[in-house]
Amino acid sequence: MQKTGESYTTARSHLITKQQVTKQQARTRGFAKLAGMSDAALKAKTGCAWERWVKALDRVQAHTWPHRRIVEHVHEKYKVPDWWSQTVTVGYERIKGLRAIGQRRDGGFEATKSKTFAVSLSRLYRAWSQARTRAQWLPGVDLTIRTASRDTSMRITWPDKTAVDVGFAGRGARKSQVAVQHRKLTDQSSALRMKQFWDERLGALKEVLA
DNA sequence: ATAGTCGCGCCCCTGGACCA
DNA sequence: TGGTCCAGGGGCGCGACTAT
Repeated sequence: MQKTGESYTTARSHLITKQQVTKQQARTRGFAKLAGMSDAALKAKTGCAWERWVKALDRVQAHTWPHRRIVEHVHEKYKVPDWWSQTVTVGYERIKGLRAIGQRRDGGFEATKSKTFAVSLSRLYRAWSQARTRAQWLPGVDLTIRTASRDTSMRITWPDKTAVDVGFAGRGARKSQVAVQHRKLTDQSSALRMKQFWDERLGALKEVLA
């Protein structure tokens, strides 16, 4: 420590303050991590960071309320815009352990994965829609395509009766992106497993398209 | 910057309940 | 029996952030 001329007591008090701040920051960072949304972004859009939201919602025992009611409360009492009311509510539910990442309001889980490929949108779409091409990167899966909208989306029933929603989007003339949402999964571990599965399969698709 | 992640809102469809 | 209403669930796509 540099000699600054300040008294030991003053220096010590700074140290304590610093420790307290650090401790608080750590907790706040914990909240942000749990909620999946940074304090900075939240504060900029809602006026408060997680610490204050948790306090405010705990005060009215919002953790005993259904999701919808919390959203309405945040929206009406604090005049927070719709989307942000959802973000605050979902984050609060996660912080309170009422909901895990990937878990939906209905209790089911979902796994999401997306990837961008250096091919045209129609070529990417065909790699999914044509069974023969699909078998090259997604072999041995006896799936059912429920609905398909060319170059836009595809709804699939997986062999185990879970649901896979696929969205296609162009990213400029030579690039395209696919976004996979695997829904109706029963628990977090199967959600993690399918996330890993899709990561591998989309990797294989990239090889096929290369 | 760009890619990837996450989860909700809206709207439509379907099936069951109720009524004429 | 046929028509209508209603609730619940699924289809679809978007908005906004985080990660790289």
